[in-house]
Amino acid sequence: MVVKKSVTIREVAQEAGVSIQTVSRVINNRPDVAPETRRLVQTIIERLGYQPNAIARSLIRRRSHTLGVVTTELDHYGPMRGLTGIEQEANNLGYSLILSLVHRREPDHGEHALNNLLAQQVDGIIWAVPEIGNNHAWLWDKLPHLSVPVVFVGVSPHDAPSMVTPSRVSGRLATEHLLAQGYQHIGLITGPLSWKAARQRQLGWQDILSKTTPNQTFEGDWSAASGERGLRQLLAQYPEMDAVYASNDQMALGVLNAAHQLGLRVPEDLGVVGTDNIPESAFFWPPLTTIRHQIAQNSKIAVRQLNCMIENKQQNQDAIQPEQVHFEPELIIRKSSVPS
Amino acid sequence: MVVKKSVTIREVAQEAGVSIQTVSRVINNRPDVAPETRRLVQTIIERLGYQPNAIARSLIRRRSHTLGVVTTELDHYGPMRGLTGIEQEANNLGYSLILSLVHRREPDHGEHALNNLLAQQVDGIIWAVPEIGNNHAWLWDKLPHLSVPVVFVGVSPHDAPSMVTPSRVSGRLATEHLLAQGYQHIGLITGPLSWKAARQRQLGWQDILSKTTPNQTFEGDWSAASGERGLRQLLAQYPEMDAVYASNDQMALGVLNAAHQLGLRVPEDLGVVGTDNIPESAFFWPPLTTIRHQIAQNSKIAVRQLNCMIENKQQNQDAIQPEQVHFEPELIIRKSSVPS
DNA sequence: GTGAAAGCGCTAACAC
DNA sequence: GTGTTAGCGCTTTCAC
Repeated sequence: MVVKKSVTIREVAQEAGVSIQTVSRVINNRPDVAPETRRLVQTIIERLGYQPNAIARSLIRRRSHTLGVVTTELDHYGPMRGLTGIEQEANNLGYSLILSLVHRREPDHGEHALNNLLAQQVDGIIWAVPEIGNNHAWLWDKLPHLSVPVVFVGVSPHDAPSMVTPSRVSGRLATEHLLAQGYQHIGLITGPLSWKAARQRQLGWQDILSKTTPNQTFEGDWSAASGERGLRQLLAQYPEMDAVYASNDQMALGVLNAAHQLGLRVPEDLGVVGTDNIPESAFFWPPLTTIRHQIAQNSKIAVRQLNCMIENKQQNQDAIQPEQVHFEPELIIRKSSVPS
Repeated sequence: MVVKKSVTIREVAQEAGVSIQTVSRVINNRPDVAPETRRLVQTIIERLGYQPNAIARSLIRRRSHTLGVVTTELDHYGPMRGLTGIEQEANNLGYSLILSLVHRREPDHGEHALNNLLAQQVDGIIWAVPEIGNNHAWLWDKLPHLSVPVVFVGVSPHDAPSMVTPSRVSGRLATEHLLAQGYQHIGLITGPLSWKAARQRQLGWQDILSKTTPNQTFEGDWSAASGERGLRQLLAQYPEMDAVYASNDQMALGVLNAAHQLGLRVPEDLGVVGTDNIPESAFFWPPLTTIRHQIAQNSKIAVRQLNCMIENKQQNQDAIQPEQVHFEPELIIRKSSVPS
């Protein structure tokens, strides 16, 4: 394979017998070019397969038309849907996406990722890293000094725009629903309690139940395997339990699986509600009642918001007031929580 | 919010009372700087929060340390795992990732994506778009003229490096296994037959069964809903069927669901094998026998390969011979295909 | 309408 | 060791 040099504006100009600027005007669709000249230049561009170097452009224009996205493990449904939504909307608005996945294992990878994005001169950043332990403390300090706008998804910053579906409300919805269906002893399988979202769902569950005791709760790790363990342990420590609310659909699946193994009928002997509404959940056996969070939608709106902030900044207008948008979670009722 | 100007190397130099060059040497860890000077400069850098502009660097170095990734809908398990693997390895090797998702709806979005990545001066491209219909024809034409190396994942180009797990082998594995378990009439639920992977799995299934007829096949769309429809229709048109091989785990889930509705016992009345080994499949009821494709692993190797090609090209060495690496799919046996 | 000159932020090549 | 000069590929004044 021969190493190809890519064509530059200079070569096009030379070939066309015009100046570099004229070519520049053509590729930027400026009006002040004679029609013939324009056509000539376009032909040459076509022939040489010339493409303007976006990097050189960014350098001089101070605008890269690039957004940074920071999120986590895509095998969680939320981040995956979020990324999909972000990509779509970014693409619509003409942005490229630079992707950083920060993994829970590596502690200050987030800071790394941020610096990297800044170095790449992104025009803005979508931050969608789940709040775990104190993993955002550094960011709240740094945020006011950043040179580019940031919009958060599923994270509640102190003073920055964010799109959030409040998990606490989800917890309430699920629990209310189970009570309404006649279940009386509602166990909870949480995500890792270091995750803020997991704690919020727990709070929502507590909000509805007048009093709760520790033996009604099992701390899972989002995996189906932990859901399975969770049901077994909850049944042992809280025998009167007749329903379970799981903090995600995978764990709910583990519960269904364990229930089958134990010969418990769902929903007759045990009501089950999950969270996330992964597409598979409608086909579990029985189909799973769950909570939808519309994350792709949130994320699209986040990108639009970010775009506004970028445009405003470009025109040196006053910055937009940080806005925290809350989305309503939605209960999706299926068989697993409806005893005929 | 004040619009912040980002700090440039010039300001650092001025502040430190040295030349721009010296600062450049410091940030690039060049040896030929006096220790004190270095320390001084580093202090200033720290204080001003200076970060080198990666864009300016790329421009002059002709190296962006950026890879382009083109893939599809992340709600398919394969692309999602692939992207995860790519991100990890790219990160390891010090690359940023520019992500493009091409959706089936928009026909020549792929070409768009490619041009965009080239404009962004990526150092190389990982191409992981499923082959659907003739959607790659244009690319095979264009490929030899590209200025950057491309490695394919799950795609078989005519003459370029690629990492593939041959779907035909998967089809064989699944079918052989079902026969070995004593099933005799094996139906097939395919993905959309415009997808090459779907056709390959079908071919593998045909390889094992000496003769097959159209009524043994149902063309699904990868969704669980289509798996459900598939089982119902297959039972109608092929009543003696006692096992189903589904081209992905979601459709297999739909089959399990339909089987429950119809009062068919799995695996006693009906054997079921899926494909992909999504994490949930181990917790379906019954747990699903399936085929693992190790896509994250393939993708990492693809990135390493791409990195080699980039390094080689940088040093003007001869290009590496295009290598097509094949990975063995692996049968994961669970309850759904093992009648006691 | 078109071109010449300057410069975005940085590095490479060469002086000293 | 350090500074000077040139220039990556492009856009932006400002002449003509």
